[in-house]
Amino acid sequence: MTKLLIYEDNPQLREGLTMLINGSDGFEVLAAFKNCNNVVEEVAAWKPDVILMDIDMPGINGIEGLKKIRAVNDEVKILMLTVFDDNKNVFQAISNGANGYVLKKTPPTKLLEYIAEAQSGGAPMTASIATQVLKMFSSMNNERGEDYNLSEREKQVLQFLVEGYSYKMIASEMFIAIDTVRSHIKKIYEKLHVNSKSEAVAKAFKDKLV
Amino acid sequence: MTKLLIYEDNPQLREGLTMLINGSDGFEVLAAFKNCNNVVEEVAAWKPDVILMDIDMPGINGIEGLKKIRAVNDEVKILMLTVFDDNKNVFQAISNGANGYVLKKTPPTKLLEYIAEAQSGGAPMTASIATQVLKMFSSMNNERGEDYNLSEREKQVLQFLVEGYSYKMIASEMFIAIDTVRSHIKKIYEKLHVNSKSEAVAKAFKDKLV
DNA sequence: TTATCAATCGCATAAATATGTTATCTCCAT
DNA sequence: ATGGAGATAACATATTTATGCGATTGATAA
Repeated sequence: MTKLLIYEDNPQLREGLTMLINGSDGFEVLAAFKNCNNVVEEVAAWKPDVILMDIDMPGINGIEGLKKIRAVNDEVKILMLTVFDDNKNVFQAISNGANGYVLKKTPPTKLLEYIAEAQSGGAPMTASIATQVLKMFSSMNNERGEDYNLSEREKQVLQFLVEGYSYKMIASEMFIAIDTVRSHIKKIYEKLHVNSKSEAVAKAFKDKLV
Repeated sequence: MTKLLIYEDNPQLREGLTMLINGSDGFEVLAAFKNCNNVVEEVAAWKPDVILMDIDMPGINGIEGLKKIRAVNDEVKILMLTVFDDNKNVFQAISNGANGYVLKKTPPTKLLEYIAEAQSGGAPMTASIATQVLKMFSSMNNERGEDYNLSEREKQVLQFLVEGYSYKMIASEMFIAIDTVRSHIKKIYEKLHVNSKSEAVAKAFKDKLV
């Protein structure tokens, strides 16, 4: 039996969800609340398996509620409910440990499926939400325009610089003379258009060379 | 009518998928191939709506195939098929523009659902894959674990270090003596547990202090 | 074949950095 | 008022870095 708590300010939807879920085998709504004012205590008291959390609530919104719960409980599965597949909220929800993110217009049978998936450790998402996530993912990862034509050896040296090694240590690690390390580093500086170790390190991070 | 191409090296699975899909209303398999050797030409010739692409193929694997297609075609929807929810492959697939990522053990009816979702612009994912994605996402975004108790002034100095300023330049920018800059930097090193400028810069990036 | 380039090394020197110690001054909390 | 913390500053010294001007080797491309 999957036990749920519901947080949803709209009375109609709250009642509707409760009835839908209670009317389905294997699911039970322990309680349904219209705000997150006492969310921590309520979760502690009822010990639900899954929480349905509306994002757009007055007062403490769903994201805040999510954070409050996650601050004290990493176990309970939290499914975010929302009207819009809003980019910012999706991102916020995900990075704060939501287990799934579904649109309110999701058909009832789908919703039950999603709840079951969430409970069993999955991360159910409406397809449109998943698209958002993938887009964010690939957009935050595309930079790589220049690789500055660093040679293999130069890349290795740069890697060591980033790890905080001194010339001496690099020479020892790479089995070459310290003067060779100097040569490599000078070349690296030329290619990266910098003139100090820390600038090179910063550039390596910024341009994701490492 | 949703038109598909299938890339799958296993003959059984290839035939099975073809029959399953061709036996379903609204879907049609245009062709099924056992490798990606001519993927670009094939896609151009058949103009499918959706491509089912196995990841684990000998020769040109699914990720490579995906890249080849995306290099010339951003329109066609590509669903990756795989046996494992392997972290690395998921990431690769996503950042190279896959539209969905489903496990081969997905039941037939689900698979057809996923294909339909992909075609209509969704991003279908098996729940376990979605979990992977969320984990990667939130791990790459952990806001501010420690701030190392850096004072305001120290944060400013660190910022300048990250920007590649020398002690002299920092002193000039902050209207303080170079020895004061030294003092600040020494304190910063203590707090960050490092002992060189470039290590401090690297740590600043890693821990998102800047 | 010649030319280029990556990788290797040496020497020299100036500049920058790292480290230690000490000492005001101000603000803030006990 | 007393102590602590942060910001400021000076002085000394050892180490590291940055840079210039070389050189040899081997692989590879024009």
